[in-house]
Amino acid sequence: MASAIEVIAEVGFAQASLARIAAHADISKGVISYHFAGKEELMVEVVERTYGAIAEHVLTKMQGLQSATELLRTHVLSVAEHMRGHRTQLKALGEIFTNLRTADGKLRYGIKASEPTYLALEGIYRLGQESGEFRDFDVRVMAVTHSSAVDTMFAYWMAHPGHDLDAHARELADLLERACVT
Amino acid sequence: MASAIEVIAEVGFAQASLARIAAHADISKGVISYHFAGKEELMVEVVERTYGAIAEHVLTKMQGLQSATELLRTHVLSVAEHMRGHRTQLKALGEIFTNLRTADGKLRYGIKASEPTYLALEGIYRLGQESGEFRDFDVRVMAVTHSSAVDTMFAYWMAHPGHDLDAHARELADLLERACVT
DNA sequence: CTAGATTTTGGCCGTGCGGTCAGAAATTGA
DNA sequence: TCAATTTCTGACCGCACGGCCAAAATCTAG
Repeated sequence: MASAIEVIAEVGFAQASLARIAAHADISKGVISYHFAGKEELMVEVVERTYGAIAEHVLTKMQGLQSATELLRTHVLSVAEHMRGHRTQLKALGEIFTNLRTADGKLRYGIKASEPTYLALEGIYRLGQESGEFRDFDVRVMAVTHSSAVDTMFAYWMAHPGHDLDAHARELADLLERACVT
Repeated sequence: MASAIEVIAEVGFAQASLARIAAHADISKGVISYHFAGKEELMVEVVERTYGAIAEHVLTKMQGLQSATELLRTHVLSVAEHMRGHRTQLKALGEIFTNLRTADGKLRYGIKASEPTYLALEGIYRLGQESGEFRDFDVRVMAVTHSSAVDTMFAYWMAHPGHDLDAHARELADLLERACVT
């Protein structure tokens, strides 16, 4: 499966054929079909494993925090921290999230698959509004914006390796916080 | 070419074969090869025409404005306005921007192709800092965040047709402004 | 009206895709 | 040691891809 991640990250989802993945792993294509019901299942496995790792990392970092401001800042910074150590996996995750389609042509993930992330982020922003830390605003718009800003921070850093990911994360945390405060 | 836009918007870039595009236009595949040097050139034509239309619309709306705050708000609102009237074209544009690759497998566009947009947005934010309207912050991070927030506003609206695009745009303009003010 | 130019058709090509599976190789447990 | 089981190989399959091109159809200018 590590080969699937590396090939997808390197050549993109569309060019990540079973032949290329198998060649990269130095195995036969038939091994993939033997272990997975199909290419889609392989991809789903990659997503679940990779996504689970991010979620675990971020949740661990946010454990025990009570302030909405701290939670929001920790979310951005801890995702960036995880990104730095897992660039190949996250690249592959993004490719699959954006492109994987089911047999009937529909997107398997796509933006609707971000709903759990949106709900979690809304929870943080709503907590801030309830505690008085934050002003009144549309938490859905803020959650959608927050999520996309984090994704693009990664994409930008991937395209510009010299870019300071942590500085970007701090700056992003600042602007998200300032957008909310009373 | 309208057929290319509609097919790409409907089934996604990867499934938008020349056969499907031709069938949608009720023409033969050979016509495409006759008029365009290849599939890539057809896609580039779609991008240039569609992107040019957005740029023209937004620039027209921003003409004569002097306040950085007005410029930033007008950018967000006028892009949303254009989106409402060109959802199919913008869907196709996004698909091509994200997925089109050259013969040697490299992304034709990708995030580096957003550099002109980033530079333009940086100009607005820098103007605000120079005039005293805005505080001191990393204009590149703000530009990258602004651009991705606008793109995701569209993607979210495409996935949730009941979502109020204009309300989202106003809310986004608010949070971008608040993130910047002194 | 017609020759020449332009546009279109649709079958064909080589290539690559995901998936299959008979048989080989490796592993396991008694 | 060996039968049974598991894992792997790699050739093969039908399908779809982008692109090509000879021939047909349409258009244009004189």
